[in-house]
Amino acid sequence: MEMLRNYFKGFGEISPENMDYLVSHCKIREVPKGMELIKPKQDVDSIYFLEEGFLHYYTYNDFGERVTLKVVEPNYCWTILDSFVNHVPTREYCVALNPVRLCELKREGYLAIKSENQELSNFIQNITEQLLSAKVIEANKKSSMSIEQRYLDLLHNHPKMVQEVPVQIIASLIGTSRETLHRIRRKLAAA
Amino acid sequence: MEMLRNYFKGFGEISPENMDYLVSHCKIREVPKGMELIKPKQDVDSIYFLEEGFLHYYTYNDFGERVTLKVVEPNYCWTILDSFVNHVPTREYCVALNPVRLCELKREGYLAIKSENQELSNFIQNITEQLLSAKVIEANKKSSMSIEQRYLDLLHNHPKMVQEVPVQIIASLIGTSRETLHRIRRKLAAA
DNA sequence: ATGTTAATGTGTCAAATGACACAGATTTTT
DNA sequence: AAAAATCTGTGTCATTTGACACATTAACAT
Repeated sequence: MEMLRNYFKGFGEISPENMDYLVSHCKIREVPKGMELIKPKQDVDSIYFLEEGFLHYYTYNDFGERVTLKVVEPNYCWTILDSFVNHVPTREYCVALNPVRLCELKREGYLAIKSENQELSNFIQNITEQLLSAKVIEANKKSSMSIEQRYLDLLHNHPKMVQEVPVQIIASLIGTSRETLHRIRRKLAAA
Repeated sequence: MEMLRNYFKGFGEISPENMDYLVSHCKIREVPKGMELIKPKQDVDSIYFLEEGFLHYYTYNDFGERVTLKVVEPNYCWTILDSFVNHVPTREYCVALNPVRLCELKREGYLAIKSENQELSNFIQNITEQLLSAKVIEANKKSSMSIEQRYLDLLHNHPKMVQEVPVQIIASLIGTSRETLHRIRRKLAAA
């Protein structure tokens, strides 16, 4: 759980006791390749922190095409927040692309942490604020970049993801077809 | 400020005293058409709640094209969170598309509210969580919809915005050129 | 190991899109 | 009221993209 502790430390100061309390509610879990961690109609009642492997988070659009919403990578905290917070069933999928090791924080644990004491409550608030800010930045970035730029960005900031995740999933993630991504790669290789 | 009170009520129960405390930190402000509420290099130190008019939030991409990141509409709470939370200068613009009336909450007010008492602190945490959830849903929705679907969605859920905001801005908002948006409108009109 | 399924590379072609160009309408400024 | 600037509608054309088809390779299951 060292990775998780470091992740938390990135959000600010916190006492050793509170850090221990935080981590004590998280449980390591292994997810074999191909397993559906989440599927439609399910009520998501955990937050996940990835330590190893990649998760494919996707849905189907009105045309029946599979759309990748996110590829979750190590050192990233993720859940289907709408389902988690509002107790509603999800309509999306999350599948392990390879053997995954993650830390799971159940809703009860999350609520316990929030109400344990002031420092922890503030800490959680701080994390939520930072995640919101990061999400907005990510969305804005996506809006203002071309497909090719998004690919170069992935290549630069998430090289391991580009290596290990199937091309079609990367293509969908950046908003194009696998053929177009292939043309981009061919062009870049030529240069 | 009735509109703001109702907006807050949508996020859950809160005592009348705390509601008054919340609202007491917000100040009505008028922004004339064309005025830059925010420009690059500025440190954003307020959260805005729109009561009337539309704000154009945009940036320029690497190709020098103006990209609309959001059109802020009445009954919506907005700021450049990264700048607000992390005290960093922004590189984006926000301009009033017509005469705007908004409520402004300064950073000091926001911090005072968060630390005033437990109910208010929880209330703010709740709002942040909901906004994060909504932002993720919005981004996912955008990912899985075609340009035409995004336009129909705007037309259905924000008809006033489509009427009052220049076509080129709407086009940029849904991720296309004004010509393509025009083709879509022509096609829809024919049907 | 071997058949089966899934993923990838690549070509062709039709459709969609963006880049320009320009006229008419609307809004703003002087 | 006139002039200037901005926005809108529309056509042409080159480019990009997606849809399809199919051969090749890799991964998986029996």
